[in-house]
Amino acid sequence: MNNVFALIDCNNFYASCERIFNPKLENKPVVVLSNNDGCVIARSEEAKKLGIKMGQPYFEIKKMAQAGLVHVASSNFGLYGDLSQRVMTTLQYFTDEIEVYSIDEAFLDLSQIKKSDLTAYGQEIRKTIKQWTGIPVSIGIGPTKTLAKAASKVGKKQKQFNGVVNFYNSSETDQLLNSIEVDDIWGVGRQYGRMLKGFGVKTAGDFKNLKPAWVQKKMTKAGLLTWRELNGESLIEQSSGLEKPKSISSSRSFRQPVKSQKELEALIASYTARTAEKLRGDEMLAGEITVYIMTNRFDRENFYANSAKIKLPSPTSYSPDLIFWSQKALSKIYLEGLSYKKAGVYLSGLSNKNCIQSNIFIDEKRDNKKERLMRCLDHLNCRFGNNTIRSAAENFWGVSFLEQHFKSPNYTTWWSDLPKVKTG
DNA sequence: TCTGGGGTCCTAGGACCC
DNA sequence: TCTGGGGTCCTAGGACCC
Repeated sequence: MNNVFALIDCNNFYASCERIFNPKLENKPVVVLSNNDGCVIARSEEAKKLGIKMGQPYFEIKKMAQAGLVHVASSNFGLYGDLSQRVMTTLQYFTDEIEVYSIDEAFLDLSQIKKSDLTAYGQEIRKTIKQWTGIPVSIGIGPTKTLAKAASKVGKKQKQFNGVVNFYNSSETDQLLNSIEVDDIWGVGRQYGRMLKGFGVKTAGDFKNLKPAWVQKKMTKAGLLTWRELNGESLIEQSSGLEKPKSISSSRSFRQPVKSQKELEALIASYTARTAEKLRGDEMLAGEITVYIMTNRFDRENFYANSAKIKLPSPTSYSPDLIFWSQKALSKIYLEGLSYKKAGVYLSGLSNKNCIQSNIFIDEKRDNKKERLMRCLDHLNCRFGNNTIRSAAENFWGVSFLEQHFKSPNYTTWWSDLPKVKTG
């Protein structure tokens, strides 16, 4: 049977989210900033036309913002996550065969739809999502995921398609592939893009016509996979969504540099607590913990970055134990007198909670007690908001390290803005 | 002055063994 | 002590994704 994939891709997702509850922003340039209002992570079409780049630091566009030429929003991931769920729920109205690929993208398996109806079906999906959620989307349809992705790129750029491009058996496909820049292909990033352009391979069409042996040699296995997919061979299947993560991390850049070990310890403890919470949410245990710290990476001369990995004596998801080891790791790499700009915690060697080999040295009673304690903590933090209960080692200044000057209200989860319940 | 966060996979090369 | 080849395992780093 023939595969039919559709990629649903929300247009400029974060910027579109900001618009939904602030209609004055319609047709105006909008950008969304990263944590600490550091740099641009989303732009509306109008903002792109102003020449604002992805990843551009805020200070470079500050003048424009202050002159009212562009609306600036701090990131509000609570809002975006909630609107994402609404989009995904809407998709379920059309099919159960959904793979949520990222916060703003989903692959649908439409092999059950009659080939001649695909484009109309796509239009119906697009219209419904806009009506029900307010989010504009582009839809690409094709016999492989890579082609569906490419089709959605065309849909974003060429307005005559009204947001839905169908590569399935389309006679125009090759011509449209020639309109896609080579580094806009899914699987071809900056490095390979530069390399390919150096060889005169400028568009997706050029790439598709390369010799596979050459692609394999220059771009190894992954590059060849992309080439085969672009040539119509479906190799990347729908994923079930039941896969467990292989690693979990938490990190932050600081607006103000951090010098003291005490402060770093507190920050590392809170990142560790966050990773541990995610870990328990996935019903997993960690076998290794890595802590890393770094100074300002744009100051090349004085740049210091280091990390320390510790193999845990036995796999665990117990926050206090993980925090204990995180502090040990930090003490191995901390250097006095430096101004740190970023720190993070990385859990790896993950295993399923229920299929861990029992270890004769583990006291089972004590372990059950730890598990109950963590369940209780997770429950309270879920019920009353994050950080209601936390380890004394964690950063008790809370979010004071975060600067967000332009944050929109949590329109859809307003209760998360209510005052927190005081606990002792 | 001010530059995001969270992931996956692949490969080259070193360590070690026979 | 030196020489040589082949195999496996591990890890750091680099590519990619959103």
